[in-house]
Amino acid sequence: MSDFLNNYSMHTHTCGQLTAADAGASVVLTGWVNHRRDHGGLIFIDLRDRDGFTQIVFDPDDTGEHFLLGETVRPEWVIQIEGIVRLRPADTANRNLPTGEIEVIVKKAAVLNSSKTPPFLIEDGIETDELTRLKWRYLDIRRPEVLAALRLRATVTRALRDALDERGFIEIETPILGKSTPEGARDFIVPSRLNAGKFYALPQSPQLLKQLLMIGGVERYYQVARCFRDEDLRADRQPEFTQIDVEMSFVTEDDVMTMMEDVIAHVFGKVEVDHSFPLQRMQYAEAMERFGCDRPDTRFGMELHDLSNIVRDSGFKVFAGAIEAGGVVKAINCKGAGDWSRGEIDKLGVIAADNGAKGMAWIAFTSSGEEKSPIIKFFSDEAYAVLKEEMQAEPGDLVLFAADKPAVANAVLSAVRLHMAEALDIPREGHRLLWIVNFPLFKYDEKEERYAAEHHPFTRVRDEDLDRIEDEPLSCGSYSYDLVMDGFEIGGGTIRIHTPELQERVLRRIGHSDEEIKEQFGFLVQALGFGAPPHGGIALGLDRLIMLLGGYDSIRDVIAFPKTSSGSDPMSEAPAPVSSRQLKEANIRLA
RNA sequence: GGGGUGUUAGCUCAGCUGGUUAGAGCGCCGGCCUGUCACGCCGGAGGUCACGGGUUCAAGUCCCGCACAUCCCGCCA
Repeated sequence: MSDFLNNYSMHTHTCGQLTAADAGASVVLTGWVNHRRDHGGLIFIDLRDRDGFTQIVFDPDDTGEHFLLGETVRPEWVIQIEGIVRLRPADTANRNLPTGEIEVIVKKAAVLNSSKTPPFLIEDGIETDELTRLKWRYLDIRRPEVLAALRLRATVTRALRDALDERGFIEIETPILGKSTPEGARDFIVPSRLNAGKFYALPQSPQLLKQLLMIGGVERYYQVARCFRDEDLRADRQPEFTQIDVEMSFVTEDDVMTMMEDVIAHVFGKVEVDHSFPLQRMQYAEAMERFGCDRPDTRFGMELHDLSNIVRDSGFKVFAGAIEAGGVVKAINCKGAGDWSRGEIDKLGVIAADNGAKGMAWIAFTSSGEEKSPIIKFFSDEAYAVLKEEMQAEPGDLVLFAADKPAVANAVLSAVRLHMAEALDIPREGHRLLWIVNFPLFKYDEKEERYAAEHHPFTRVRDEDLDRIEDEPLSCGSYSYDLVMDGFEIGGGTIRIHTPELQERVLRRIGHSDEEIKEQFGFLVQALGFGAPPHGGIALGLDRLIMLLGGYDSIRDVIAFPKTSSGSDPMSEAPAPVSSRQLKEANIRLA
């Protein structure tokens, strides 16, 4: 049958193309048999390709000897048909289908390939377990909604490239085989056959290399960079993921944020998402105070209130004790939960426990005007009145308290806030982006009993805090900015250190000896000494961005071949053992 | 590393306080059907109840372990 086809395509049209205007045309279509409706004397098939569906009709009067093929084919068989486009009879048009006004009456048909019965239906809206879908991912991808996710990804990536190209950025590839560094996440390592006992590391990000590109005078760089981190997985974390990695020279943090907003605006235009620019910029400290986390979902309120001063002198020992120990008492007002049962409220304690707290106090203001709580009795009338005023509590509200170290209280209420927004079905339509700026430069790692970089150790300290690096590290701010969208961190960046002296000071402050600095970061420190320009940049988490734009629950939905939570691929069964010969060549002996 | 939830037919699930031959819908196979589009009607096949132990006269059901999946904490500069 292929004899009537040209060299470039086995069809004249796609399955999403034909309209009433094509009526009467002779066409050739290829695709997969989607649904087949056999009426005995008349067979309808929805033919599917990447572009859509077209109904083709096998009619013994018109189709002749090829009618037999219509009876033979089954779902997912690959066929090619030649036929005539015609308007469907009156009242049989399918308005749910772009091609629903027409059908193709089959004149000739050929089977290009048969198919086994697929393990799940190839159609949108299935509820098949993800493991099964991943095991047969190539069948899953045939489903229009899965392909649509990959298409969205391509559109967004294209738009990002276009926007950055237009602004003079140069796309440069950096190596996948690199050097392991002591800071940050666990590295994936690759043995070097040519260098027995030595290992490459896969990049967690091209951080140092893009800084070296700035020192190399590139000034504006970007890369669609695959990054690797050997850490435990989450719905929004995969062992390999993609960042839009950007770096610029001769810029302030304001320059980077403004440039990035232009780029994002361009992307949103391409995917028809509304958002106002410029974006809100919120201090890190304010985000922690009001939302308890550094990536707040600002599409709804339910903000945290610090009640420490109000409840400090109450008779409630849990509150007073927490404050005495240097902690805080904070609360959120969950409007609409005031009539929750005690059992329902108690279940929220699990969230508190998950985040390191011992429990969660509450006051329920029922819609009938009652005020139920195990703790009201501890407050003076005056303090209680002030508390109600601060929380603006009214009938129908549920006020939840966390009394603990600031970090724990924030973590608990931040998690509860998101949980309650979900449970109370609080509207969170659309998208909301904002910058969180001025992160602390350092944090204290209690487990390792040392200071560590909050962002990464190449972040520049704010000029006004330069003198406090050694003595008061926790009070040092940084030139840093995270891009937050709907409660997810979709990007983060900093202005970098561009002098060797400051870089050494910071590395020493987080506990590296001069020897380690020379060994691990020597090439960077040396390079900074050769006229490194002031520079900074940002990395966008492409997977998360697309997940949010497409409304998906997991980045697995926007990755063609994702890994399961144990880091394995159910289809190829990677990772897998290798032969003893491969091990020997790589100079690896298993324990 | 820790916690929650789940695992029964190809898929999605039901299966009660343990009790005869483990069910349903969809899919699949066969038959009928000339205007369907989740076509319809009739019939049929299809099960190591994830896996390994234990309790019991008797285990899909109870207990212990384990594997896998998923969500969360830790971790992820």
